[in-house]
Amino acid sequence: MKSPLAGFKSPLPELTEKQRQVLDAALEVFAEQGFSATSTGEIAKRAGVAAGTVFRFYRTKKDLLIGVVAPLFRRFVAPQVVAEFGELLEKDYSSLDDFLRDVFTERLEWLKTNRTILRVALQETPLHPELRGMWDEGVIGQLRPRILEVIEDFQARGLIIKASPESVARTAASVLLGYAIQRLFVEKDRDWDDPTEIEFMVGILSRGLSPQSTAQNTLDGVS
Amino acid sequence: MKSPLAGFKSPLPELTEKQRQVLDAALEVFAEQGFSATSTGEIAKRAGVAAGTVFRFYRTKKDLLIGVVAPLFRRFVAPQVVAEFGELLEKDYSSLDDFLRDVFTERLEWLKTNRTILRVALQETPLHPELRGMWDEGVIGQLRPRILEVIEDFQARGLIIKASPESVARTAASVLLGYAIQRLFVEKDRDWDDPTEIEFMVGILSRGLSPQSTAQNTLDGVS
Amino acid sequence: MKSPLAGFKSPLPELTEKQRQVLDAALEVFAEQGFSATSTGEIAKRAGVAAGTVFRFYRTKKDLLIGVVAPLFRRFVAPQVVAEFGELLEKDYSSLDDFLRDVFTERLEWLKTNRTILRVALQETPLHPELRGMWDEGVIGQLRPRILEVIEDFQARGLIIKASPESVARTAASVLLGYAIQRLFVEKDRDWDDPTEIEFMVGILSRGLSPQSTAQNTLDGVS
Amino acid sequence: MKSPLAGFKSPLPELTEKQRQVLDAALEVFAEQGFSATSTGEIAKRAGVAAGTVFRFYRTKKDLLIGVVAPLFRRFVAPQVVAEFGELLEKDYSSLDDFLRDVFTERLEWLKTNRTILRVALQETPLHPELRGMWDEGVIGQLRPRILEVIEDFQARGLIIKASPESVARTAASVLLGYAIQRLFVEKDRDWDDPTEIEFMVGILSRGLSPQSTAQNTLDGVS
DNA sequence: AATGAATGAGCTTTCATTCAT
DNA sequence: CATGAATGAAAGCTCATTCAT
Repeated sequence: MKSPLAGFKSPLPELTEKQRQVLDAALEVFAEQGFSATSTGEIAKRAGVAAGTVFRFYRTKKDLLIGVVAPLFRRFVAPQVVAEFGELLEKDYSSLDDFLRDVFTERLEWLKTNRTILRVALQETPLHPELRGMWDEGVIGQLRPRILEVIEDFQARGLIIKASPESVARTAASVLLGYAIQRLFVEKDRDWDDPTEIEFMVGILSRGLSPQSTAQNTLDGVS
Repeated sequence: MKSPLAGFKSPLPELTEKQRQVLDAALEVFAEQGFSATSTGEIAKRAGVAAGTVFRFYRTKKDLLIGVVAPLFRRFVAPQVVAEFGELLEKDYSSLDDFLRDVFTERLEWLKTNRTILRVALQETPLHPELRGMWDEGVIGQLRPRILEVIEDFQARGLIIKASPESVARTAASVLLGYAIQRLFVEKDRDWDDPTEIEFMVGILSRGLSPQSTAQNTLDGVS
Repeated sequence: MKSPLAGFKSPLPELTEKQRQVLDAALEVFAEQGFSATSTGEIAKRAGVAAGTVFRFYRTKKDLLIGVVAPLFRRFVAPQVVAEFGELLEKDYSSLDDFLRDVFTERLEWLKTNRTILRVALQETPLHPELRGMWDEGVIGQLRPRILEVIEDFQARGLIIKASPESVARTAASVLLGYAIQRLFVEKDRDWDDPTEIEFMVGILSRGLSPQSTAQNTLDGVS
Repeated sequence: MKSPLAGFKSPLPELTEKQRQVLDAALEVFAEQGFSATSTGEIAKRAGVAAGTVFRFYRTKKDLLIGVVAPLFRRFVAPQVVAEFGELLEKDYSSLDDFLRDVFTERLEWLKTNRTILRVALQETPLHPELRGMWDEGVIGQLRPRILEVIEDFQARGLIIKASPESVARTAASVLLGYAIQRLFVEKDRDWDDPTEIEFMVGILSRGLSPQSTAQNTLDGVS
């Protein structure tokens, strides 16, 4: 059996007009109702094609799920994303604050853009081992090493406390994702002030991760 | 129509032996395959009862979902949980550190205990408005006010920066939940060192939220 | 297999209190929803007994149908009914009018009394061969000969035209039943004037069946 | 909700081959076993189609019942039927005899042709309010007024006694239907002599309804 | 006798998938 | 290529019937 990820990094295949429609419709309905509760008939209807047409492009319903979710990972490790990270690294940030602010701002935009695919991916991954593979190869395999590298670099430069880089990464990611999920899914209709919230999160993390602050706190405790 | 939460705070109904079996089997399979992809037939088989028996207790499959998820919320706002929070409040913590450590340690245990129901609840809530109501009444309605109260109390005592209590709560919750999800679902087989991780998270948050640290950081920025 | 009629002419069996309740409930629901669309569970509920109790008295649902319908035929050929007919015969009516008026009046009362059972019997007979047998033995076998006898007697006395007694019987029965069905089932809420309607029907039939009238009509045709 | 009759007078919809087969099979089995006791599976089998195919044409089993019964009413008030009645009226019958003979002869043919649908309609109407509506609109609403008109015309011309036109109509209809039911359903295998039976029924009714005959009878009674 | 929990066959209906057009 | 009619397996659910209590 082919890995579900085989070729997902390859340039986007030429999608016909109808294929696009089917994919968009599928994404939409999967997000609303979940993969399993969605009928291919409804996808066809929303896509404005015949029931049989869906199966020209995607041999099974599950193929459709993969076809829908794969772009998330394609874009996640796409050249420009990697490039962005590279830039951030090269910018040679002297302050954690600035670095986190830039990363969070930019990643939040990315999450907004990909919110629907993200939703489907998050919802369906626990239920479909095929999708697990995408995270493994796409995110864990490609992005994680870079992120850890950055963290270790910051640590080497004395800008971040010497803790497990993984825990650092997870904590920062949790803070951003926690905000993003509430902001985009749970209470999407509220009037959010992204810059302020980002500033708050960045503040917490930069102070929390800063070594000086640790010393300060320690001193505080002693005095 | 009755609210799906109607009466969910009432004492646990007397469950017959068979009813328990059905509920347990349902919880298990829902967690594995998701609600929609689970057949009542499989639930029956795993529960060791006849197909029709399932419907004696739960008139529809959806009732079964509610029956499975409701205990999470029942327990979440159960007397002892509320009491615990009350105790924490009354302990009159003089340090944020100690407070967070106690809360995180204890909540992590709770999440471990309820991991399966939690998983189903998290997975199915976006797809079933009925479940949304449970969060609203159980968590949003009962627990949130208490948490905000605690935060405001800490703020009044000068132990926490003066930021939106909601953002504070969300950030702390995100950090813990982020860890819990990775720990319990994503990489559950890894060898986790909870105390160390908790210490790390508590450190980040307590420094990040502490007002002194803020001053320090500000000075740093100036110098 | 026992004939469904076996023993139906025997004196009414001793019915326990609960058995009565079950029978009454069954009759009621069969009339409303039809035999096949009725669940034994609903019968039990309406009868105020447990589901299993129904089957103490009637081994199968079909037995219940027979138990419900049989009384119609038991009563139809019951001693007093036969006696009534006997009386009518002995009264030695000299006019067809009087005879029909008495019969129709009395039979209409009977139909009113037995309307619910009648309804079930009419509705279910075409669908259950077992019930056909009841008509055969009860009505066709016992009542029909008597009725034909009466008609032949009237013919012998020159009070009725010499036509097939069966056609005479059918026509008279149709007229009464047609009225009864409209009156009791189709438009049961209308304000009916039974005596007037009976008078009308009797008028039509007695003139239509009278030999003089035939002569008259014939003469009319000639003149 | 749409009236079950909405559009039933419109030209017969184009039925596909398979749709015809399903409808025919359904009619057949409904007539034999009744709607409720019939399984869609059996309909499919008799129609020679797959179980699912039935539901392509008729979304629910009940839709199938309506689809089966509706043609009765469509034909009942179809142009040619109304036209026939119109013709009968215009023929300007001078004798009740001739009129009734024509009507009965022709209506009996109609009943023979539609016997199966008629059976289903008669059997199921008491159990399904939707069907009641068909009688109301189709028969009660369209045909009844015409019939009463005809009777009143005959009364105005002195050919029928002055009684309630409705009772007259009901009595005549009962006589014909009583014969038809016995002839077509109860004892359908007997060797029937329709012309003779019609002559008998027409005789009874025309004498019974004729005003002269009334006078005659009254005189008889007096003398 | 009476109960009602339990059964499992059978029902109506949906839906992924195929294929002749 | 695209269609949509047709399929039939499988789903959720009902219900007549049994039987331990």
